[in-house]
Formats: sequence, C-alpha cells, structure tokens
Amino acid sequence: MLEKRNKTVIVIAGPTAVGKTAVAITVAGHFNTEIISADSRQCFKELNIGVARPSEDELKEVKHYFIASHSIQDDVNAAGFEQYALEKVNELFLQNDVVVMVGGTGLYIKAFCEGLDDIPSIDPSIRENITEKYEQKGLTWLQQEIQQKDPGFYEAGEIQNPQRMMRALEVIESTGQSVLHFRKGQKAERDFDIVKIGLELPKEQLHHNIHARVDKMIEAGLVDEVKGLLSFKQLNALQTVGYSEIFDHLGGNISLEKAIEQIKTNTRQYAKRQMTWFRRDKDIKWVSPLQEKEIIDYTSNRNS
RNA sequence: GGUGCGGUAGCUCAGUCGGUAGAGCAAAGGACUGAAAAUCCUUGUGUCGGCGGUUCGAUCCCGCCCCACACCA
Repeated sequence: MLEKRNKTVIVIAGPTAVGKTAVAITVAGHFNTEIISADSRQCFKELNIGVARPSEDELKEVKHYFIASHSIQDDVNAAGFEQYALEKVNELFLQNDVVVMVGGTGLYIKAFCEGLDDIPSIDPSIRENITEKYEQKGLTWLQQEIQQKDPGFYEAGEIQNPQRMMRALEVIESTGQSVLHFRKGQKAERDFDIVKIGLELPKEQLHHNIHARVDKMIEAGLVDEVKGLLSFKQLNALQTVGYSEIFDHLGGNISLEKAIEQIKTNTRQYAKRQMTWFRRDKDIKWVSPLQEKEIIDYTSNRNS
C-alpha cells in the first residue's frame, strides 16, 4: 500500500540499570539492524567497568556505535553527538529500514531527535579564561560578570548555577550576543520516523539492580580501572559516578566501603534525574524491560 | 557494682540562660540547548529515651529508671 517505506529510528531510553542493553540487542536482532548508543560516558574507550559498558559478547552480537569510540581527552558533547548520530543513522539507513538508538543521556537523545539551536563555536581560550577566573574568584564574580554583560540572562537564567553562567558568559564574550538570543527552541525536522520507548521498573527493583551492579563493578576491578585514570581525574569525562567516589577513596578521604555506599546513592540519584527528564517527554511509550515482544509489536504496527 | 559522657528528623549532630527546635547528609519533587553519569532549584511536626517532680509552662531544672560508649573496680 505504501509506495515508500519510511525509515525509522527506535529510541530506547530509561534510567541506568533498568536493562536497556539487553532489550536493545533483542530489538535490533529482530529487525536485523545495528545500535547507536546515546550515552555520554560509554563512548569513552578508557571507561569500561564503571560506566557499565556492554560486554564483549553483547557488542559482538549486535554492532554498536558510540561505544568506546572516543577518548576522554576528546571534546565530546551534545552537539557533537547530534552530528555523529545523524551521520551514522544515514549511513545505516542505506542497509536497513530500522535503526535502534539506546541510552540514558536525555539531552543527547533530544539533540538527536529535535536538534540543538545553532550557536557559534567558542574560542577555547575564552572558555579557559572564564573557567580559571571562576575557580579563583568564585560564584559572586560570575554573577557580577553576568549581571553586567548579559543582564537578560541575569534576569531569566540560573544565577546559582556556575556551569550555565559560564556558558552564558563565554557566548556573550565571544559573539557579543546573549545565549538567549541563540536559543530559538525550534525543533529540527528529521526525514525519518522516530519511535520512543521508555523502560521502567518499580523503584524498589531498580534500586536492587543498581546495588547489585555496583557490587559487581567492584568485583570486576573498578578500583584498578580508576587507579589507571588518576592522572586524568580533572577531565569532564571523569566527573562521573563510580569514578569520583573511587578517586576520593584513593586520595585517602574515605574508606572503600564508604565509597561503594556513595556510588550506590549517587547512582540512585542519577537514575531519578533521568526519570524526571524522560517523564516529561510525552512521545515516550513506557513499558517494562520484560516486554520485548510488545516493543517489537508496537514499533512494527506504527511502521506498517 | 562505681564514675564520667551521651540518648533531639532515616543518619551525623547543633540548640533552647525554661515559652513545644535546626543544620549537613539522606529522602521526595522539579529544572535542564556545546560539562548532562554534569550542574542547579524547592520541600524539615520530630512522643527532643521512659516515668514522675518543680513551674502558669519542661526537650531544657530535679529524682528514679532504661539504653549506648569510655574509664575504674
């Protein structure tokens, strides 16, 4: 009936430790296709145990992209991901009608599905300069700078949030215009269909999964993995649950036991933040990770 | 058995010179456009260990008891 079959990306989202990897592999297997990960940490080749990267066997079963594809020293961000994923998806559409995207990084998924507004790239020296001054002079300095240089942001923006203020500052310093000016908030049109699936478990069970997984990470040698990364401690890529706490422990600030406890707590909090993000997306169809068949039926029906 | 120090929010503790109490963490909810596993915002009624006494009024003072820790025997 249809003269042309639409290409489709099945997006599988959900909190950490809900079981996304297994579901994605099953779904990709069913459609005989490949997977693009949407995870801001699993893309780093230096991070493995602590970011719960899919196992070698899993990666062999279905080909994954954006897994161990970058270095922690690379500048990876949402805009870069959007570009990377769009290129990949178009490449894969040459062979497949369906591509699976899985991940827990809400902003990356949003960037891929809806696009980000175009903001000119910033001279790294401007960014470094701002970061350095903020570290020296603190939040008050940042607030004053913003108040003076971008009063609009000072009125409307998050005035207690150093990261947002630093971004606002670097944009106005390098372009002469406020970040707010660039934020059109317009959704990009994509020439393929997107089906969004959210995986959800009762909180108690999710927490159980998280705790068990952290214990496994420790058994698998997380501490050694982190030891090997000590000299990169300050990189953004290592501001990550599972790494920060072990750095603290290696630095002699807390016991291993305490570090493990904190990893569990911080992972629970992270999962909660992910849920707040994803719940807001009304396009997501929520299912249990056990309902793989329903996911396949759902996407097949929408697709035919 | 004796002495000392404690028993206050889920946890660690502060405090009330007597007018029923507050921080950090946790928890809950939320935000989120080039750091997003990041960053930020909002939310604090709890027999102030128990029972008595003094008092207009006790979590705070007094007595007894229970519990924990330390030291002495």
